[in-house]
Amino acid sequence: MAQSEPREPVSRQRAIRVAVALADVGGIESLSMRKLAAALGIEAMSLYYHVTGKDDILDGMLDVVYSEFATPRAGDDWRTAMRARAESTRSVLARHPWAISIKARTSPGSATLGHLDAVIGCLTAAGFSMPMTGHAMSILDSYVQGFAQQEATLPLDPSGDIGAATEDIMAQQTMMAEAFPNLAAMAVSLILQPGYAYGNEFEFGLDLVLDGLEAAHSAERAGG
Amino acid sequence: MAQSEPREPVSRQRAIRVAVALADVGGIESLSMRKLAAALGIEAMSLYYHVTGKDDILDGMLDVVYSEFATPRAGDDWRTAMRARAESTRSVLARHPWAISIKARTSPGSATLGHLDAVIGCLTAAGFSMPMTGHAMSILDSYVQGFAQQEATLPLDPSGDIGAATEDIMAQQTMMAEAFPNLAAMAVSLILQPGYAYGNEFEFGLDLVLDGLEAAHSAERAGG
DNA sequence: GAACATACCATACGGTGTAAGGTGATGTCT
DNA sequence: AGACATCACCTTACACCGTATGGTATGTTC
Repeated sequence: MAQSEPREPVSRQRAIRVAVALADVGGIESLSMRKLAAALGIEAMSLYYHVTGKDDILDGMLDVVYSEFATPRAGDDWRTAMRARAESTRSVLARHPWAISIKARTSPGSATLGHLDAVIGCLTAAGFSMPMTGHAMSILDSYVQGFAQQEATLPLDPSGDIGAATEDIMAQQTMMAEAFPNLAAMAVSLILQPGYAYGNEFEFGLDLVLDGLEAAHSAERAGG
Repeated sequence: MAQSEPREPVSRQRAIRVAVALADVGGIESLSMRKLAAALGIEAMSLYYHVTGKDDILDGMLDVVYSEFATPRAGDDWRTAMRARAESTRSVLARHPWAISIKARTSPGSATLGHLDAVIGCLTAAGFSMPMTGHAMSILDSYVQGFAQQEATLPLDPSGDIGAATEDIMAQQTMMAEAFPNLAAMAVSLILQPGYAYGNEFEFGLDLVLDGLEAAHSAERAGG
């Protein structure tokens, strides 16, 4: 308190890191240029010295997320590497749920490009043809990303249980059973059973996809 | 033109239909209460007589989207029905791209519930156990939804070609080839090849998922 | 004719992203 | 040392957003 710390200047990277932290806590809709600036100790318009606008920040935030994904290293077994990538993607997106909803951005950063580059390298090194590499990445990314979005949509409490939503469903159960008998049956005999958690569905689908890719890979090597 | 048409009163359903039309044309970010009201010939605040707020409109819009998905009918072969559902989902989401980004809503409408009910009914009628039905729906929805989001993210022109983005990539190709050699290789030998369209990847993944489900289904019937 | 519901409107508030144009401190060059 | 640029920040202002509050014409019903 004796002398005011000459706080280091804001940088694009630091602004983006703080933006990520804010979004983690309050959700993406609570991230505004004014609030971000305040968190950095400056005024809103001063942010524009470091970034071109809010889109620039969102792009940077997404690149931060990509940098946290497990990236395959040269020589990794493809199936092990793809599984690790899928599971880390899921846990990273659980940590940064806002990333799912801003995923529809179109200017990738270098972490994003580096990650994709490593994935392609891993698959082609394992003998995947280029078209098969494209197939594999498309289905893996679609599945993992879609699952994460599905999971984020469900009215789950943090423990992964169906939690509070149970009551709502139960309250309307009579009506549900009439209008939507199959949905009611699934609720009663599966979803509301103790121990059921939607998150557990992830492994089934991931194994199915990896098994399918392994079969396609073997067929390709045998045939070509 | 002689007498002013005594235009019929606005209703929640009509407001939602017009909102869908506006979002189809201008994207979801261009849909505001004021613009929607103007399109309906009323003032912004009058909308609140028919809907509880913007969230209510978004929920209704999503239910409209669900109502356009191909819904299985009783007796349909499960694989045929799931394929039709997947392909119609993809084409509907192509028609309403904004639906992907607002998919993270949590209060389903009756079209949504009815659709899900029919899907569960189709699978259980085909002999899927309830847990296997859950697995099947999770992986199918995750894949289809994830693919649609992936597709919407790519910088494609309407024809599905890589189009204008090609130039951007080409311009930086020398730099790319150094920093991201695998990505550059994939661009040159796959993505930029004439005839390549990302949309074609959809079938590969869908077949893989359906094959995997068929195998799991057979195993379950044999084992249980 | 009085009461009431319906379907709309005007005004206003606090928020948003950002365009335009300062301001003072810290260099760097002559 | 003085001139000048550049950097990192600021103030003000604008058009837009969702919506809380409180109207107002026009039926319809008793």
